[in-house]
Amino acid sequence: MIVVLDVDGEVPLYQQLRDRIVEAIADGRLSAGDALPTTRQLAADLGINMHTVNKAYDLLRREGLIRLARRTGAVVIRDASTGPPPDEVADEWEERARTLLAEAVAKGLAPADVARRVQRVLEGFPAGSPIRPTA
Amino acid sequence: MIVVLDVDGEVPLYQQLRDRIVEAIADGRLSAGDALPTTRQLAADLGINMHTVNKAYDLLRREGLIRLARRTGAVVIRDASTGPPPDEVADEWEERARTLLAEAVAKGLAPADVARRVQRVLEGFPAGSPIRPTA
DNA sequence: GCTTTTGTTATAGTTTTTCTATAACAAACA
DNA sequence: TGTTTGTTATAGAAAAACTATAACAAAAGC
Repeated sequence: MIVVLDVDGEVPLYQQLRDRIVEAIADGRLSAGDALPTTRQLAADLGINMHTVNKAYDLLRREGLIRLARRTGAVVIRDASTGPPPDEVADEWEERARTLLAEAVAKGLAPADVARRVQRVLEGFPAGSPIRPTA
Repeated sequence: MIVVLDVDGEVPLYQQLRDRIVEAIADGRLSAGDALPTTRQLAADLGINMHTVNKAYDLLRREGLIRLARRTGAVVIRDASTGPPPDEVADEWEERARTLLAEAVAKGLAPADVARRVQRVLEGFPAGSPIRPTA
């Protein structure tokens, strides 16, 4: 998996890394059971510090997306096929989504256009097709 | 307009304030031409520093949502009825939306459920109803 | 004109966050 | 046994966040 970080961007490096991995899980490039590079390996590949990678992994762990094994490295434990999250998680997500959707509407994007764009992005995620092995 | 800020939250105060104002514009509580409190007044009301309010206003100004008049205070210049933004703005928004949508899918929310939730939020914005005065 | 209000800008200080650098330890594997 | 890895600790530098004061010019009301 190739990850590109914007060192000069406003978004913290660990947040960017977390976002890229989340996107990789969403679009199927990473599935439950897949292993991620070790923190030292990924840090070396990206040219950043080990603790920055560690912080990104820790975020993903607290979100319930990965598990940090001793020697195996990080392992994906939850993906689009793992089943729905608790209502609490979904509701908290919706609250954050509300702010982003409000921005689009406030800037003049018609709600129908917003919905169209959202739909198009969602169709890019393989979870949209119901044909998936249960394993 | 009543604004509540979470002082102990992880989101910066100026960002929270900016978000609440964007939401107020999106759901019609603020319209083009409406005046916002002066920075000093709002800072006093919220019990925060003037510069923190100033930073929020500056964000909104750079987003093209408000205008900062000398004595009139801040004025809303763009809302849901002002017309669509440039494609560039819409595309940049979609890129950020992609990350948030990926998170929902990665955590197991079915794309159909995500679309449903988005639809429901959008319907809460009055721009959804096409019957609006052109003024 | 004069006064007051307001946005703007500047300086400065504290706290928190971000990122890096080193190091040590225990668990896990070959 | 020896090596790798996650984990934890400490420490430092840089940037961000927030506050506090102050001064200035533009704009409005008097």
